[in-house]
Amino acid sequence: MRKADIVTFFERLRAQRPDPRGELEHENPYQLLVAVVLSAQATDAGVNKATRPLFARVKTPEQMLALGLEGVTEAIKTIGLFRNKAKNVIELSRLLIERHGGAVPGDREALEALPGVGRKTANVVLNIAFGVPTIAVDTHVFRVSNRTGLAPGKTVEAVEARLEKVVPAAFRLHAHHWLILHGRYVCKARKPDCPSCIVADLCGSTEKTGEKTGA
DNA sequence: ATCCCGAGGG
DNA sequence: CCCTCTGGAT
Repeated sequence: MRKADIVTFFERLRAQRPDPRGELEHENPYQLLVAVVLSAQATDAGVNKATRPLFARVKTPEQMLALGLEGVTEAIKTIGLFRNKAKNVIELSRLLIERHGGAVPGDREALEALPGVGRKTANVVLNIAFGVPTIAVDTHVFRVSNRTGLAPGKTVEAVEARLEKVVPAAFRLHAHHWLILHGRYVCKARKPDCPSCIVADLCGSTEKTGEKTGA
């Protein structure tokens, strides 16, 4: 995608959502971290359904440890990969207390040293909780970046590096949310809603007999 | 490359 | 039924 089109692309998404936010419910950075860990290969709606009652009681790592592995497992049983995630949440909580006084660290190295936290999760926490202009590449961002031609790449690492290059600084802080929300509601994996897409004229898959119409 | 793994949509 | 969902660890 050309530079001028990239600017137009984000200007339109910004006009549509001036202050985009993630949809994972949380009251503090710790709950955010847990919610993002739980969101791996799961929908936000599904995560929220489980964390709503959980977070009503648990707001700190100490309270999570008090609940215990059994309690956490039971609480998140409706989310995919729940056994691994429950273990990670308990161990991650223990490490936050041991290494960071119970607080969520604001640097990538410390975040990625926690179980269940990889580059994508660290980028989301850094962006939302600490205002760092990271662009986390999840399934939506990866798909939208490739399909539109905004930042093509075969791996999430390649796409993230490409986004860092092509996304103007003015859009970087919110680029992640604009892309993910666009991907979730319009540029969907199965049946992209191109007729209602406000950047369809800039999209690489629209003009070339792409995956839009299939024609 | 493979495993983990439930809910929702089509 | 199959695919997708804000991936990470082995």
